[in-house]
Amino acid sequence: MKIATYNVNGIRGRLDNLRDWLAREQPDVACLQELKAAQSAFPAQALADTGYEALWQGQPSWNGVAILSRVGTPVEIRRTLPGDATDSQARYLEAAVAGVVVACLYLPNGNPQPGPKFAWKLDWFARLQAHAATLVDCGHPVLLAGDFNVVPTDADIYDPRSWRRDALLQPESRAAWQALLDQGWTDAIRQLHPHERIWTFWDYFRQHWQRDAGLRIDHLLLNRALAPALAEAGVDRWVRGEPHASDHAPAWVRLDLLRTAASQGERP
DNA sequence: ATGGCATATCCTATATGA
Repeated sequence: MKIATYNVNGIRGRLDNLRDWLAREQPDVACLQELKAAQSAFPAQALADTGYEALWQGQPSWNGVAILSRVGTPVEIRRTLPGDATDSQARYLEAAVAGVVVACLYLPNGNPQPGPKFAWKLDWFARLQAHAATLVDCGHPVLLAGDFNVVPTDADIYDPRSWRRDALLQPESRAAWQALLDQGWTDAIRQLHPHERIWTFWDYFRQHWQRDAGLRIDHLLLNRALAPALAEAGVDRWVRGEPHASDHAPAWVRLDLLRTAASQGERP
């Protein structure tokens, strides 16, 4: 089973790009971020026509997350990240799909920093840690996938110099990321490609795509039950090179679900 | 310190992103 995460940066204006990618790569499950569309403006019918059922949490103008599936209806578990009843931003969606708990998340960017937006980012990250702690050893296979807005290390960016003061590289952001991993989550792409330079985002400025000057900020984390199933991981870079592309490319994992801890445990 | 570009909407101006 192939599960992907893709920050589409506006699902209505990106619908053709999205459908081209789905048709060519055929992910079984796709987590989308930055829909930038109200709940009622989500193109559910167009996606159904391409073979995908969808669950989505929209919001006018900004944010917005969705889980698409061509392997059965995603069963909603929650559509908010717990811990702050005043949080009305559409950044988290969790569902059960084909026996896997899939959490689709869009972590706040945090710029400019320091400032209230950076504080909000760290607060959101702390809430994610608290919730993830309940999932890492829950006994079910769980995948956290999305735009984490964190460059984990200097090996995850083409050149950190001009980004040193950016929220994505701050020690606090990286410490929060590392604390999450330390709960027992596996960073799928880094696990299988420990030394490669791999990017998932190239900004629209200064010909960064043409120069392959990118960042790795879209991640897929596997809990302890799911980690044994990890077979392959990568980035569909070609998507970023298409006309009218999002500034992100899809990142994905291929899972052998016969190798989850739960499956192993079921055997005599 | 700013801006480069792209998305959105109360759209020829502004907020947001990373």
